[in-house]
Amino acid sequence: MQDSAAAEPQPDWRSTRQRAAVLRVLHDCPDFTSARELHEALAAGGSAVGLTTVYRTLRMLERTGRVDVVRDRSGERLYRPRPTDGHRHYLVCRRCGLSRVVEADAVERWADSVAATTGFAEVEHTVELTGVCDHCQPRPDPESPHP
Amino acid sequence: MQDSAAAEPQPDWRSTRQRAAVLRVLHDCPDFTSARELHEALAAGGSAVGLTTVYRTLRMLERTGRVDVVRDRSGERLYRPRPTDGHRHYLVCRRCGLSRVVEADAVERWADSVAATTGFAEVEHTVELTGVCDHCQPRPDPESPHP
DNA sequence: TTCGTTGCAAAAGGTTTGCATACCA
DNA sequence: TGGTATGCAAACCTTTTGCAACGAA
Repeated sequence: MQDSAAAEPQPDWRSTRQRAAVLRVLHDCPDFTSARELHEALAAGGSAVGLTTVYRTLRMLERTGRVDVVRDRSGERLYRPRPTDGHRHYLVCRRCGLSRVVEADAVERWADSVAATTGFAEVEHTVELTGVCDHCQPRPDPESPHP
Repeated sequence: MQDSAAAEPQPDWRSTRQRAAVLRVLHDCPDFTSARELHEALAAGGSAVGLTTVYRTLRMLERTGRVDVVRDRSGERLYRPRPTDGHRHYLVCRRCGLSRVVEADAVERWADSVAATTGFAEVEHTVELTGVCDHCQPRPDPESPHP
């Protein structure tokens, strides 16, 4: 999770078919999704958008604080619409990608105290939790992992 | 910081000039260093090692828990010899790369409690702090940032 | 009409792999 | 000698950029 700038009003933000489509698909994905997956979902849904535009839109959403971003283990960026203002921390299933917001006040306080005691300025933090959700945990009866 | 597996004995680990050179240069770098930088340092030091071998050696060190790894903002992997067993968390200067280990018991406890209350198994955490160290902070007299 | 937006192709940049050669044990 | 390790070149992948055409306001 990047502890990044808050949303600021766009001086000039044109509404286009492509941006609307990216936002729609993004909000249809409950969990963290990559640019490539969004691009494929757009194509599959009939509202094709160039991959470049997907990236540019996501970057703009990131800058304005309207999506949260994590990196998966391979380094790929994954996006999820931000539920409210202020940054969140997530616990993400390594198998199926299911994500849930976790309470992280303790981490915020810890980060603040580190910032206050080290002489470093503009301290930002990244906290990511991964695990295996109970749907994906191995069972006596080995069903396929849920999609 | 990856909360990854501990070191395990290598069944078969040949000692070569290249691996020794990578280890030596890695331990000469006090702070997080990229594969490319290590490769350049090796070449500059006269003990040239292929970039592929640098990557392979670092990956092996990562697997066996002998280096800590962070990702910089561009996603590049940076390596640093692990000071002791168990994983560490670092505060890294965004300007000069200076890193220092920070105490993170509070984060460990928080991660444990999240793991215990969510139904997720094998919970791992990544915590990275970045900031601007006091050497690199803007001053009345604008000297060049120290190298 | 204007100027931001789009999208293709290509570049960039880090990391991995195929494969023939070199070398440790 | 046998099986790893090396290293070059090329592949891979995600992300960014150049640039001409497009379209919202």
